[in-house]
Amino acid sequence: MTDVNFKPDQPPLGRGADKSRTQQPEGSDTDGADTLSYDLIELLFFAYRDFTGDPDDVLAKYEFGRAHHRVLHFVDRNPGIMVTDLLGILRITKQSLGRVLKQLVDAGIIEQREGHHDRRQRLLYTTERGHALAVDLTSLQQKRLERALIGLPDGSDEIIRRFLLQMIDPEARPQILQLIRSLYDLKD
Amino acid sequence: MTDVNFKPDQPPLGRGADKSRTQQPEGSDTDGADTLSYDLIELLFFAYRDFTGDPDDVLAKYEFGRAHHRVLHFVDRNPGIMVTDLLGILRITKQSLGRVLKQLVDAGIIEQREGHHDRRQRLLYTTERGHALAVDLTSLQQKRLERALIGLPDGSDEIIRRFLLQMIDPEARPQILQLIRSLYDLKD
DNA sequence: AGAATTAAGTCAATATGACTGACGTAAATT
DNA sequence: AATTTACGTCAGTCATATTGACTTAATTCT
Repeated sequence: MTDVNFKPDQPPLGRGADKSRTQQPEGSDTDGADTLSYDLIELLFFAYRDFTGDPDDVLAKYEFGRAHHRVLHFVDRNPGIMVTDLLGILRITKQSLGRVLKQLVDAGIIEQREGHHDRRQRLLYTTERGHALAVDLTSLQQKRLERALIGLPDGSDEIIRRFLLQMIDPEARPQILQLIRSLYDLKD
Repeated sequence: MTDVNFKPDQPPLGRGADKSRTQQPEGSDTDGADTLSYDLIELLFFAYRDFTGDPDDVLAKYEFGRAHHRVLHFVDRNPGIMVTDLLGILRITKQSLGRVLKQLVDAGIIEQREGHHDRRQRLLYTTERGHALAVDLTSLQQKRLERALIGLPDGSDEIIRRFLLQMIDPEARPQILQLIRSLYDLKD
């Protein structure tokens, strides 16, 4: 255990930190709305890290990474999605998707079928195995979300949903609402 | 514009998707608590992506990436932090940090000073430039957070803060609460 | 005082996920 | 018939991360 990396029982941080210029980097106001969202930045960072950490462990067994997870997730949620649309969702390039997708197809996780009307299309579906894996990963994340909602007042999930939606670039929201489907009533 | 990548005004997704096995991947319950957190997964994905997107654009001008941002952020928030503690926060290896840190030091963004009591330590501080950059990036993210809180009922930020904290692995929470300082009252 | 531990840095090799830009092919649309 | 679209592919590059081993200096433990 020479190389330190994961230290759960670590002593408190910043013990020796001096206080020359600390705490209020953004101005001289006395702890107003700015400090408010300051810690949200960090909470979001840590929360998201742990949120993606759960699936990562499972994926490692398959020698897949986070990129595979994202593709698998959106294909499983949108069976028959076109490659082009998937690119639009993920905002990556064709080449990046290409490699990941090929690996998933080779591993029997995702299946490509020719479009019914348009034979250029390679519509994407999860196989049974792929679907099972997707469910696995999703339920890990769901469990974490459910745990996180425990003890919060009624209606908190609605607030959180609206918050997250409003975090998204306004131009992208319509697409995402459409993608998520079950959220139409959130449109304001 | 042959290669598609960033498509803000794109037509709706999943037009041609068929409905063979869709919507309810995780079981046969009639739209209960599972579907509830299902869309949270996706909202979190998109929200976090846009959240990190703002600083990315600024960092690109400096030829820095997200890794630099994370280091800069936590050094700025914890002046005089030790390398070891920073590794613990970021959960990356010494080697990964090393390169990024060196670039930041070379660019005059971060400064290393010898520990007062322990001369092995290289305590980390932002320079004036570095601090300015950190503030710049932070305020972008703050603005997004503030926009996201608009229109939500009173006390929503408290709910969101508690939600995010509970998303974090329980073992990691004490450290993070300590790190974030202004959140002690959130401890339940 | 000597041994063990800690803080930090470094070397080498490797993997993943992303990028740009150009090109090809088949099918559909105009 | 020409153009556009959907998809795939080649070649090269970059950023961020990894593992494992090793060194140096300083501190702490026995």
